[in-house]
Amino acid sequence: MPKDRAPTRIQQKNRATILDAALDVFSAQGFRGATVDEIAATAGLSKPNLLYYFPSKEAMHEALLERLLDTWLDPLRAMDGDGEPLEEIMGYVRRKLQMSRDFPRESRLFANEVLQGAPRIHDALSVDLKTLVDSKCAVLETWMASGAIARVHPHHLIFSIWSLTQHYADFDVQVRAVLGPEDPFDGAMAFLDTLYRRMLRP
Amino acid sequence: MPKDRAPTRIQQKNRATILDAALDVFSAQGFRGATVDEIAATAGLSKPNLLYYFPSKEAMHEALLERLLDTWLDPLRAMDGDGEPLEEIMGYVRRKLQMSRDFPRESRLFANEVLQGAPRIHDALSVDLKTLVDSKCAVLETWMASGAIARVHPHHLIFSIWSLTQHYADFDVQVRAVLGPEDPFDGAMAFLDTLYRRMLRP
DNA sequence: GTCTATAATAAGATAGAC
DNA sequence: GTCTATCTTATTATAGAC
Repeated sequence: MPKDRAPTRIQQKNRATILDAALDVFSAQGFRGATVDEIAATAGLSKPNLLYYFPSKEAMHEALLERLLDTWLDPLRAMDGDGEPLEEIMGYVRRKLQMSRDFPRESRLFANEVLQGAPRIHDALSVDLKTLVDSKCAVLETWMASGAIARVHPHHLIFSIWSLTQHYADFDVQVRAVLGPEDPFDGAMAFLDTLYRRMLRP
Repeated sequence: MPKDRAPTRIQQKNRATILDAALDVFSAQGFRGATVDEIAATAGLSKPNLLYYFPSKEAMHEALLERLLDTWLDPLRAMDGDGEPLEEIMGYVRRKLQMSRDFPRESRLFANEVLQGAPRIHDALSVDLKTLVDSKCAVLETWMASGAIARVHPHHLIFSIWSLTQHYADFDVQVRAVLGPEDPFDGAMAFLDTLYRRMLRP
C-alpha cells in the first residue's frame, strides 16, 4: 500500500488509470454488476496490483463518487444571480447538456447510484445539493418576481433541466436506437433552447 | 417444473407473487445486484421453490421485461392522430406521469436496463419502439404543419416527455431529498402542463 | 409442490515470492 | 510495485427426501 507521503509519478499515473477503468465499468454495470477482475483487465493491471492502490472495490467506487460530487454541481453554481436571467438559465442548460455529451460515464455513474436509492450519497443530496438548489431557487424567484422570466415552480424548473439534459447521457442507447444516425446533441440543444425560451418568456 | 398444461390457481398465484418480488428487487438493485435469495425472501418462498417456477434468475428478469414492454408504450399508442392536438399531447404527458407515480418499480426496471446498455431489449428499442415513435412523429408533424401546435423537433419532443416524467420515478430519492415533504407529483403535473402549453402554443 | 442439504462457480480479498 | 497462487465468501443452481 502506498506510504503516507507524497505519491510518486507512477503512483499517480496508476491511480488515475485505475479510476478511469473503474469509471468505465461502474458506469456501465452499476456497483454490484462491476467486478474487480473486469476493472483490472480494463486498466491493464493484475487484480492484486489494483488492490495495492485501492484497498477494496468499495474504495474505488467511493473515490469516484467523491470526485464526481465535487464537480457535478459546478454548472448550477455558475448560474449568476447578477447576470441576465434568461441567458443565465440558458447557459446552465447548455453547460449541463455539454456535460452529458462530454462526460456520459459520470452521468451514468450518478444515475446508477440515485436509481438504486443513493445509498452512498444520500446525505450529500439532502444537505449539500438541497442547500445549493434552494439558494438558486431563491434567485429564480427574484427573477420571476421582477418579471424578467415567467412564473413556474422553481424546483421543478431545475428538475426539468436535470432530466432533459441527463437523459441524453443516461438513455443514450434508447435515444440513438430511435433517432438513427442523426446526432442527438445538436438537435437536443436546439430543442431545449426553444423549449426554455418559450416557457420562460415573460 | 410446471407441466405443459393450463396452470393451476396455486401456480398462477405463486408465479405472480414471485414476479412481484422479483420486480421489487430487480428495480431496486439492477439485474446483477439482485440475488435469488433476496427475491425468495421477499416472496416468502424458499429458493428452490422459486427455481421450481422459474428455471433461473435470468428467466424471471426476462419475464418481467417482456410483460413491461407490452404495456410500457400504451400511453404513446393512445395518442390519437384524430384528436385535438394539444389535448392529445397533454393527455400523453398526464398518462406518462401517472405511470411514474403508480408504477415506479417498472420505470426503474426499465431505466436500469437502458442505463446499462439495454443488452436484453436492444432489438425491441430499435425495431418496435422506433416504429411506434416514428409513426407518432409523423402525426406530430401533421399537427405542426396545420399550425395546431408550434414547430419543434418531434423526436426530441417525445424524448422530453419521457425524460421529464420518468425522472420523477427514477430519481425519486433525489427529488424528495431536494424538495422536502412537498408531494412531487402534484407540482410536476402543474409544471408540465405549463411547460407544454407554452412551448407548443402556435 | 415444497423443503433441507449441497454442489459448482464466481468474485472479493490476501499471502508471499520476486 | 507487481505477480501467481490461493483463501473465503457469496451466489446460482441442483439433488433428493417428504
